[in-house]
Amino acid sequence: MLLTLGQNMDSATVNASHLRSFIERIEKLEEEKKVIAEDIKEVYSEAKGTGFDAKIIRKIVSMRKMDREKRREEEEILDLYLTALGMIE
Amino acid sequence: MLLTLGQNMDSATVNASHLRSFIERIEKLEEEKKVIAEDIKEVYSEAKGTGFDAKIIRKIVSMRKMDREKRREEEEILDLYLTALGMIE
Amino acid sequence: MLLTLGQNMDSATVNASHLRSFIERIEKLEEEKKVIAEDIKEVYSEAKGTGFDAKIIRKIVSMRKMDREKRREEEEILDLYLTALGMIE
Amino acid sequence: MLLTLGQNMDSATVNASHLRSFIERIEKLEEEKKVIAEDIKEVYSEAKGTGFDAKIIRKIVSMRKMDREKRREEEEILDLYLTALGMIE
DNA sequence: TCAGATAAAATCGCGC
DNA sequence: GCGCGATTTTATCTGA
Repeated sequence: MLLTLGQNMDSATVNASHLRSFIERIEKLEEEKKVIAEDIKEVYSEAKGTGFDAKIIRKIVSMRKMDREKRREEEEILDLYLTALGMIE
Repeated sequence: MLLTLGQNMDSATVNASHLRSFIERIEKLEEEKKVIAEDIKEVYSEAKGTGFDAKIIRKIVSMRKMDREKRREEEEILDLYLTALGMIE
Repeated sequence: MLLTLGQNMDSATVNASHLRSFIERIEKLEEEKKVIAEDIKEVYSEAKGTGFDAKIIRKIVSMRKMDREKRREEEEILDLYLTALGMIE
Repeated sequence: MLLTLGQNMDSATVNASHLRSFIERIEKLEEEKKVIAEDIKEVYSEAKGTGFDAKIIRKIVSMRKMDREKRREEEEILDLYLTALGMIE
């Protein structure tokens, strides 16, 4: 529910104000996100204009991302082992 | 292909450098985008903690967005009509 | 994996037959979908041939769709509110 | 433009009726297309429920499609050759 | 050829 | 935990 049941309705004005504030913050952030998404597109465009194939760059970026995630996972597993062995923490 | 056919391979080093630059810019922007996405989630979390229902806030945000888009569409179709009538351009 | 682990491989033939059936059904449906997409294009073509501007028709169709979606969203949020107030369900 | 310039405006009613008809036909077709898209999803769902992995079925369907396209292209090229050689048409 | 629209596919998050 | 819906991302298509 929008307001938790049982909440005093006398505070409706305060709540409306809070709600408005949350919504504005979200909309502002989404606007920023959109701008960045457009920036990313522009970089792909620029790369294309320099003779690179956007699709392949996309692939490279995605592979590098997977590598980072894989490395992070491996580190986490290593930490788990080390913790289990009482060697850290 | 990564490089457009017919491109001189002597410039491979230059190209590699350019490519690396594009990739780094993209990765930096994607990182920023991710941070903002997380910020948005946090706002929803905070709203929830204040007693608001994220689902409803989500719906309100989406409806407001639709309103904006609808208004934009109406302006666009008006332009189309005016152009068709030879009244602008 | 194609088959969930632990599944008995003795049923491979049955599975192959099932798989083939699923694939054929999907391909048939996709073919139908493609035909309809072509029909839609034809209608636009026909409209154009009768002197209408496809771009404007497209916009009208899209605006009408948006109207329907907006109405649906409004009903949904009303339900959300009513549910939140414990007035339905 | 919606109406070709120079078109007699006295026929506005007829035009409106034609336009409405085009729009209704398009909307009807789009509705059908949507239904079929949902049917396709259902088949994937059903396949999943039988123990198949939707992702892989998707891959198979897409590969078969590419095969068909490839075959069609090859036939077209063959036709081109045969035509060029005056052996058909 | 190019961006912008459209559709397809993958991913995420939530409720049951 | 798993389907299911929403969101995001990727790819295809079309019109300028």
